[in-house]
Amino acid sequence: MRKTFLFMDTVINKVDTKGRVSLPSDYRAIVKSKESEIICYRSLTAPCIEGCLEELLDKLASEMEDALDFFSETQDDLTNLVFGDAKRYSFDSTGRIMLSEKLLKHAQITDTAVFVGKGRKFQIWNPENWKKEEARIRAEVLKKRPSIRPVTEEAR
Amino acid sequence: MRKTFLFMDTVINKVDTKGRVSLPSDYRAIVKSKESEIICYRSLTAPCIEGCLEELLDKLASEMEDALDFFSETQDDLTNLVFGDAKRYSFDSTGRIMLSEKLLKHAQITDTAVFVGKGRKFQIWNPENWKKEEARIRAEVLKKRPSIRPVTEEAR
DNA sequence: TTGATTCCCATAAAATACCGTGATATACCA
DNA sequence: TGGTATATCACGGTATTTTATGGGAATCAA
Repeated sequence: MRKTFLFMDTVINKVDTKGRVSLPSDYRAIVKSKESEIICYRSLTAPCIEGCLEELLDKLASEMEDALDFFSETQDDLTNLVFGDAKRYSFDSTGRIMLSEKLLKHAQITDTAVFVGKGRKFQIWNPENWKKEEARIRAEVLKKRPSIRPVTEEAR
Repeated sequence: MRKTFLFMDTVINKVDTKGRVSLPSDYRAIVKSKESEIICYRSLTAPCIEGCLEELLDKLASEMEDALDFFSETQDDLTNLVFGDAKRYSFDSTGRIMLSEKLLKHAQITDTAVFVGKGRKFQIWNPENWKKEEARIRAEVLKKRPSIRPVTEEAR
C-alpha cells in the first residue's frame, strides 16, 4: 500500500479509432490502489482534458450538502458546471479508458494523447497544443521569478 | 461497494409516449447501491426537475430541526416548499421512471429530457432550456471567476 | 369499458470485457 | 558486466454484456 498519490511525468500514448487510450501504468497503479475509476472533464481554462480521483470531487460535494448552501445560487451554478461535465471512466483489463467525443473534441485530440502529471490531478493534451503550452508556462515562470535559473533540462 | 455517491455527467434520454424515461445507468447504480428509490421535486429557482436520494433531504431536515435559530425564516419556508413537493419515484426492471405531469409541465419536457449531474443531486431539463441555462452559467462563472477561483481550482 | 400504470419481452446500438501479439522494460544469472 | 529469460505494457481485433427504448400483455381503478 502506497502512502502518496501524485500523478507525475509526461507520457505519450496512442488513441485508437474507438477513442481508447492506455492510461499510463503509473497512473493506473495510483487509481487501482484507491478506487478503480477515474474522473475526467473538460478543463475550464485550457483546451485539454483533466482527470482526478473521485474523492477530490467528493470533497466539493460534501461542502454543498450543507443546508446553508442548499439554496445558494452561486454555488449552485458552479456545481452544474463541474458535475455536469465530469464523468466516471473505468479502464478495461489492459488499462485503457474510452474517452468521449466531447472530451476529445475539446482537447482537439485525434490519434495521440499526452498525459501530463499535475499532482492530485493530471491533464491530457493534444501533442501540438501541449508543446505550445509547455513553452508558454516556462516563459511565464521565468518572467515571474527572475531569480530562478532556467531549469529546463534537469527538470525533464 | 463504492465509497462516493456523485451524480455526474450530462445525459440525453427520450421520454416515450407513456411518460417513461430511462434514468442514466450511472445514476441507477448509485440509487441501487443505497436506496431503491429516488426523490424528485420541482426546482424552486429554475424550470427544471431536481432529483436526489432521500438521505439528502433527511440530512436537510435534521439540520433544520437542530439549528432552527441559525436559519432565516425564508429558508424555513423554502424547505417547506421542497418537502411539500417532493415525491418518491421507483424505476422498473429496465431502469425507467415515470415522471408526473406536474413535474414534466414545470420543466416543459415533452419528448426529450436532459439529465445534468450536480453531485449529491441532479437536474432534469428540457433540451432547449438547458442549452440556454448552460450558456448563462458559463457567462456567469466567467464573470465571477476571480472570487470563485479557489473553489473551482480545488474541484478541478 | 376506458384509461392508465406496472410488468415483461424484443432489439439495436453502444459500452465493456477479453484475447493475442509485438515491443519494451525489468529481473535474473553466469 | 554482458546476455538471456521473464514480466509488463501498449495496442489492435473480437466477443460479450449492458443500455436505451419500443411495444404488448397483465393489473388496477374509475
